[in-house]
Amino acid sequence: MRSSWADLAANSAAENAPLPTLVNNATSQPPSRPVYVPPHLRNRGANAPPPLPASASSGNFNAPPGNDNSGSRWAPPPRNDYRGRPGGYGNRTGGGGWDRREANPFADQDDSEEPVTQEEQESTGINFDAYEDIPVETSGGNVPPPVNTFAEIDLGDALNENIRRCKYVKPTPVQRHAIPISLGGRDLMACAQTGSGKTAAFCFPIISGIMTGQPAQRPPRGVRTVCPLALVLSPTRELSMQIHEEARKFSYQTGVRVVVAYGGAPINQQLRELERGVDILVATPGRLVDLLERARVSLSMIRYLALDEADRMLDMGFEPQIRKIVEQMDMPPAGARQTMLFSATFPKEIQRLASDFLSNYIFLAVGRVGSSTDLIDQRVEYVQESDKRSHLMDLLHAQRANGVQGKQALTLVFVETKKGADALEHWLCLNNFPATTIHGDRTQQEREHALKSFKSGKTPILVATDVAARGLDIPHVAHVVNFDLPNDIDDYVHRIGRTGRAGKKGLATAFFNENNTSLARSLGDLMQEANQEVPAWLSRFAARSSYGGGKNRRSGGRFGGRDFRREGSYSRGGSDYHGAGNSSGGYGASGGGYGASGGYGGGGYAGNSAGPGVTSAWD
DNA sequence: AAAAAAC
Repeated sequence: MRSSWADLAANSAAENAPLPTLVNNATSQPPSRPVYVPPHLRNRGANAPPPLPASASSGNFNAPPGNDNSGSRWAPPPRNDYRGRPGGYGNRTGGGGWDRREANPFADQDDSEEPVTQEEQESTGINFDAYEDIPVETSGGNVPPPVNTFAEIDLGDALNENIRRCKYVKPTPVQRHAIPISLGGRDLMACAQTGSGKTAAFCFPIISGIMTGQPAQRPPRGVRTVCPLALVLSPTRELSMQIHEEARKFSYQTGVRVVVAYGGAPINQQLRELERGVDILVATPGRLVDLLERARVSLSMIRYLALDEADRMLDMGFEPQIRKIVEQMDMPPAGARQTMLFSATFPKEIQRLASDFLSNYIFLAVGRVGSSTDLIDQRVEYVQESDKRSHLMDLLHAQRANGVQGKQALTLVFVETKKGADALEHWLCLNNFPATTIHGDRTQQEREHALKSFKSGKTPILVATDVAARGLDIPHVAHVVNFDLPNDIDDYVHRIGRTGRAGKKGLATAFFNENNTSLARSLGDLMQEANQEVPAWLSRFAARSSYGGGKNRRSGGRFGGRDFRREGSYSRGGSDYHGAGNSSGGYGASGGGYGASGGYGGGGYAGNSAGPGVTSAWD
């Protein structure tokens, strides 16, 4: 295992450089086939399928294609098979019946039928080998066993075809564990690693459940109110867009419609999309509240609720909005819906808040803690405020010199404030470093343009606030610079997690000075557990500072890699994340899976000497 | 104290 990580690391320079998209000349059309009838339409004409739990784990997926002429084929079917009814609720059953004009989300990629080789898989996506032997901890009653292959999961032909198109050969650990739990109808609180297929882990069960579940009822309200069956919330607009794009791939030609709604963009277009029908709504909280208050969306039919970056969604800034959406509108209560919370970092106090939204849930922590940070070379340099710019320039010059094929690798520079972001971008451009910036004072159009320009390599330097810290999957980010360190170690973890993704190596450089004293201890501890070299001067800062780095989390830290319910009687005391309890799915560990020594610097997973004991780059 | 998230 270690060797595959190391090999990847050795090749990282080339891998992490911007790469031209390889396009084969293979046709993007599947070979001619007879009429393909998606599973959810196969029972049409017969009696309505028997009521299933919202998350039934199996359906009639293997029934032979029938001669259903309802119009669903490989090629997009003719439009307007439901349009007679405003709102699109015609004869719809379980995800079918929407306007099925559907752009091919795979249009820009090779979609040949050639089997995906291991090599190809690893060059295009996740390094699955790197995720083979990682620790898993589950707790909660009656945890469904994990699966090892997608075939075992029986997600249905259409979904399987999309999995193939995505070049996923086998499920990642988070998928192996989370999907059976979700298909089993259970609520879930999951810690999942960056780039390990987290979005798929909650999308597959939702899509499958919608396809096999009972047909939706007529909407209870006016015709302009749409009633999604699933809601996915995320903390930033760009992350919602990203989730939407992924979910569209997974649901292609399944009859399940995914719509995204976020602020900063004209609402009318989003309303039109909603009116064409929506099964899965991906949204940011503010825009969703707007839509709810306008009665354009009702949550009364919600069967699945997923919160991405759930700890962020429940922190001080977001919690009231989330409570309003989940508890004070018309969403079915916990237990009557299925709720899935995904995050990377899951502090105990946030777990406590989150449990309000859950019913008899399973806690799942997947990923060798630290498995990404040991792919990320973390460096801390002492830099006075006044020296930061010239120091950054030194880094960028060095990087340019080391660039592959004359192309500068992508560098993501985090700063603390929006003004600071603009100022630094301006200064970089003045000094002939092509930079752009993304932050909340820019228009949505500017934000999207900046991200696109960065991803394409046109402006290989992106100056960002924490708007870009979480969840965004930007391939080929070689270097994350914490020009200003965050005040919270969790934010640091998320920021550096923008590099070193999918088994690729990354570099993270932090500028540290007296202003960051409160972070010294948690940063030093984090780096130590990730097998990084901790400068002696940083240890001296740490020694003379008290615990800091965010919300008392480090006084037992572990980023919530542990179910808070294991803290005896849910109370504080003792070493926070090391309460009693047995790991039902533990990893090479006796008793609790995680290092048994108290305190943050303790020891990580028992029985895994190679693995540092701290989550890193968890999303 | 800052950032994010509706118009």
